[in-house]
Amino acid sequence: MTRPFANALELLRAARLRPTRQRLALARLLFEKGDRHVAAEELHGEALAAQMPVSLATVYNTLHQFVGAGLLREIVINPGRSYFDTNVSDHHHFFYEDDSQLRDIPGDSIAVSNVPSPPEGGSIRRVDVVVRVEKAAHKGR
Amino acid sequence: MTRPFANALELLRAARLRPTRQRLALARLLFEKGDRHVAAEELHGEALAAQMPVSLATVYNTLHQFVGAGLLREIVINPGRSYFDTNVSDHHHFFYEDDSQLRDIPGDSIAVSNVPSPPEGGSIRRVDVVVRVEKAAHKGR
DNA sequence: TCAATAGTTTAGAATGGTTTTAAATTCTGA
DNA sequence: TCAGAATTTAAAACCATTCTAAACTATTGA
Ligand SMILES: [Mn+2]
Ligand SMILES: [Mn+2]
Ligand SMILES: [Zn+2]
Ligand SMILES: [Zn+2]
Repeated sequence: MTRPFANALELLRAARLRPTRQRLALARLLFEKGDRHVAAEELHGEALAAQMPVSLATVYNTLHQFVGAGLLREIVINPGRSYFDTNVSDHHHFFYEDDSQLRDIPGDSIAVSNVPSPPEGGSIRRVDVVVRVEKAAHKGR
Repeated sequence: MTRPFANALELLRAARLRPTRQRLALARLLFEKGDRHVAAEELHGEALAAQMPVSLATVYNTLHQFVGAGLLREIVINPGRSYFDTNVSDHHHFFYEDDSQLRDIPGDSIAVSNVPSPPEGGSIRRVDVVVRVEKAAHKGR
């Protein structure tokens, strides 16, 4: 009934990553405030602001290690910047083009049907749906 | 009954772009061999190979102009590289992770249902479905 | 036909998120 | 406590893409 990884230390143990000061700090920032879609430089900024100095290289290393461990999911929508999603359950996204924000679409509200099976010898690893949203229909001219 | 833009010149006229040597060459490479998903540097390579020298800057300019004119669609799947799709009809994609190739999924075979309407004042511009395919299920251990 | 003008192309430099490097530091188990 | 392995880091490298500004070209109306 409790959240899967109540504390950062337990989470790192499960991922078989040494609980260093830096990884603990990043894990807390990532997982202690609900679902997030965060870019590397954004997280780096948060760490510095929280008086937890971490190099940008370590932020990238850690994010990729977390993805490898299944703790994060990497999402690419625009060229030149990746988002890291703390929600690794099956779900899809709204993408707000005006401010480049991602928002979850609950997994059970949306459904993709009749996906053809991929040609010969391929297997489906994942289906990603991105609903691109623009701020508002333009009124008048 | 003929294809929408039988020749490159007509296509550029419809897009209100001057029919320069470079744009004609790129339009031919893009549209005279069926549906394609091509990256900028790839197209640049093809132009050089076909003895139609064009600078890389012009390739980028032209691709973006074609997107603006609705002749191409830009697709972002992996960080660091955009694909340009000559199929601008409503359709979705297989993405083969092993060789980073895109393949069309015919538009009517797949369906996305129950897309919630976006919160307050947003309108849906497009829904993109990407089915990520890995080469094969691993046999044995 | 021929400027004048607006649009286009280009080489090269700049950009910027990400990755790499290699040296210093820290963690772990014995 | 110590050696070996893993980690962190500043700085440089990477690389697709964008920008710059100067040269070139297409268009048009005299
Ligand atoms: Mn990555
Ligand atoms: Mn673009
Ligand atoms: Zn999400
Ligand atoms: Zn396509």
